[in-house]
Amino acid sequence: MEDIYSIKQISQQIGLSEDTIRYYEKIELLPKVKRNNIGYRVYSLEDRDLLNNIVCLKNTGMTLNQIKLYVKLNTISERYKMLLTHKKNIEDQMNELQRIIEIKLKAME
Amino acid sequence: MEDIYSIKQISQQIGLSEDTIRYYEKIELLPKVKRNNIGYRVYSLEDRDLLNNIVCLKNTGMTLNQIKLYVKLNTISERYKMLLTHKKNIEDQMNELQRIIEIKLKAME
DNA sequence: TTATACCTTGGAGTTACCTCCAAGGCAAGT
DNA sequence: ACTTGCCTTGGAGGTAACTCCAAGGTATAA
Repeated sequence: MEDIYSIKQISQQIGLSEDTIRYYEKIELLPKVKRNNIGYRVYSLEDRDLLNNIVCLKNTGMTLNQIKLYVKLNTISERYKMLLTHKKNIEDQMNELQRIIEIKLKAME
Repeated sequence: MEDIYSIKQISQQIGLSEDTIRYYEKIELLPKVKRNNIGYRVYSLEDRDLLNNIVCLKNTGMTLNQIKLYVKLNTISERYKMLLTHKKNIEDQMNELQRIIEIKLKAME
């Protein structure tokens, strides 16, 4: 339970491949990660939290470009607002899905 | 309100480009559409409903390959089951999103 | 008959998001 | 000194889902 993880460890904890994590840093989705004395990446708890947020946003359909905007936001309240908007969009799509489900249900008697 | 639409009309009604609709037929996501005497595609109400379902599934994050499986299902009850599973997956992701939202809310006091 | 407004196909090109790999550096164990 | 197991970079390759032509056919209106 240390506050420092290697790329392998963070990869296992988050469920993204090491390549993907490095790729996210390359495209500046993730801010530059600290390095140890021999140039290896070292991840903090904060990095892990951010990565977890990124995964959640990705899983709920946000594109990496949109997530970049999220990451660039400075305040918690701005991020909060963006999350709410995102959630609202999904809910709208979910309502449409629910409508289709109900139509099928009726068609089955 | 006729039961027959040109590709241009269906494109406008559904909100997909004509190219995309033809592409969906090419990759066999959509079954072969009827043609008129000079080879133009003509879409029925049934085609329109299916396309609407496809759009909804796409908007809720289903891949075209998954949607192909959905389209290939023969019975309404099989489709219904697949929709419920899909909905459940999204809800799980939504719960995770909600968790993050609540953390932000707490962090703002 | 010519202009326009549709439509057709095949195939090339594009964007997003990885995924894989080669070549190589560092360090701890045997 | 050598093997093992980490890690690094740069760049090529891959898949999904479009998107955009070019070349050409048909029908209606002027």
